[in-house]
Amino acid sequence: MDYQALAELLFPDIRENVGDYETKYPPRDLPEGAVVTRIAPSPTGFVHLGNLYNAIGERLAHQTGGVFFLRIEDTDQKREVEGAVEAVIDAMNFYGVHFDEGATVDGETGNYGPYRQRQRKTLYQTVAKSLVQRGLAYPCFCTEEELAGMHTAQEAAKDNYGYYGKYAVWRDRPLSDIEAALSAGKEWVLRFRSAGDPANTVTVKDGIRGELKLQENFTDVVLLKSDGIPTYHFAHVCDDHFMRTTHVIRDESWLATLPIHVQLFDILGWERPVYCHTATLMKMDGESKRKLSKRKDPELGLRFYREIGYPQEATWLYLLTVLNSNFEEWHLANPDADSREFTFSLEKMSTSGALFDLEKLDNIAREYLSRRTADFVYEGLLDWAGQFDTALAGRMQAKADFYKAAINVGRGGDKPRKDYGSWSAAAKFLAFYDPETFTRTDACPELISAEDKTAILTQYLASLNFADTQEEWFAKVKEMTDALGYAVQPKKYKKNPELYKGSIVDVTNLLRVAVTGRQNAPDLWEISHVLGEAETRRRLTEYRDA
RNA sequence: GGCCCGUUGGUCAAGAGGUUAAGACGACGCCCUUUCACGGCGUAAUCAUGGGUUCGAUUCCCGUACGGGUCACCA
Repeated sequence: MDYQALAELLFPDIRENVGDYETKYPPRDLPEGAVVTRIAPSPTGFVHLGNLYNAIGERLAHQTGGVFFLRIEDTDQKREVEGAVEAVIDAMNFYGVHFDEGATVDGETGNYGPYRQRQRKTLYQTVAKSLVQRGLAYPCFCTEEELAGMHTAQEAAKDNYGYYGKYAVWRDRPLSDIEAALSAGKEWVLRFRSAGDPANTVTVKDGIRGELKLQENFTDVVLLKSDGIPTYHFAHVCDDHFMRTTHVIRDESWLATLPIHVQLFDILGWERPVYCHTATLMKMDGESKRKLSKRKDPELGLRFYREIGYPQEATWLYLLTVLNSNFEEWHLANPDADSREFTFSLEKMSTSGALFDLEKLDNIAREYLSRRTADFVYEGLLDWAGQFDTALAGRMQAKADFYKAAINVGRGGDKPRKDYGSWSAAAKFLAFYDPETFTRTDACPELISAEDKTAILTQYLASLNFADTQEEWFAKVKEMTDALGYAVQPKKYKKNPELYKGSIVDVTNLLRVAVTGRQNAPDLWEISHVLGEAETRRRLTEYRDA
């Protein structure tokens, strides 16, 4: 077979050679140990947790003086959605992930582009042509039906699936057959001529998992689809070679095709990158675990967290605790440090599928928000509300000081309150402060009779003095409690309930319900001061007279 | 079905031949307390399984089971 002739027949327009690209994309001049990595999403419009998960590469790159870039894998035109690139960039930007190079909304930056795969067609075809010239790739004219028939035949014969051996019908066809098919206008794909043997094992060192022993690839996989665009396998190998990627961080589902990739790297004489296969994110479905699914699980999408309003850093804190087993310990020791100060390491990454734990995320987020200043929380909430609750945003802007004061209740000190972990929860929690959104949700404590209710509120209103200190204020409450026949100490009431009508718990809960509309709320005196005397009195009176 | 990866309490997990098998979330209990939170103290709960190797295996090897992934001109 004249491979040279075949190559010209297949790629008459390709004039470049692989060496041209080697000089065009020289090895990067970076410090020893620098990590060059990327995220390479396909523009389907759905930005998910896995994208953010793999964006951990950004830390690795920047920790080592390396490069982090964005490549768009748009080889599947059918699945492409408009605006998807913007969505990815926007989401990454939101989470503070910045790219040194790669695709941008309206173009790209960097010297190793183009960073959109469809624009790299000539490069792929040049490499493909070189493979044909070496007898390592050949055209296959099989139709979809023929391939499907092959699959069923293999199923029946209990053979391995795939295009190989006797099933590889175009593998060794004479040039004349190919010429005939070509001139008949038949569509073709370019297949790799694999020299692999299923009995062989390849060893690959995984950055996360250590040494992997895998079955060698023995199938003639498709390199170029009939439209001349490469498959993932071929594009990945060409791109990560010429973009001089040192670390390929991706989901473990790629483990199955890893043998193809290393085989291609080896045969092309290119140095293999360090593969890092991350564990799949799982969730509990009834009794069993399963992979988080795009269709069934909204929590897979990044938008979910943005809508609920988990602060970016809190989301990272959670992700980092899942990703790096020693992060949690570090964070406990350095509660106020930015998570970026943590040195991330591949070796500490989990290898088993991690269950996604929303409860823990929420806990981490509460802890995080409880340690922020009122100003920070105000700004974060306002920012979120601007997008998801414009009415709230309007009120917050009109009454900034009021909202900041409300947010500040229970903040500071060694035991800050952890009332909410997300902006949506904060919005809900804070609603009772603002007269415009104030509603009563809890009822008067059961032990308080109607006449006592009136008596307590009347006396409380009479004694109320906003100049009082917290101690003075509470002393008055106690005095009133005692005078009305309620136990000042809850313990005494518990011991001898028959001696009292109730305890101070009931009295203060009544006051709480009157002022906040609920039995559970932060410190009543602080709240009263946020509300101001007029509003506090108005609510007390309203409740008494209701 | 083939191939591959994985398996420590309910969840996330530390552990690297000899440990009372960390810690966190959750649960429960107690304490603190004007409610709810917070905080403090404590309790329950784990090495999938069978064989090896070894004086000794959670740790190393093999098998089994279970879970997951993957077998496209999708990535």
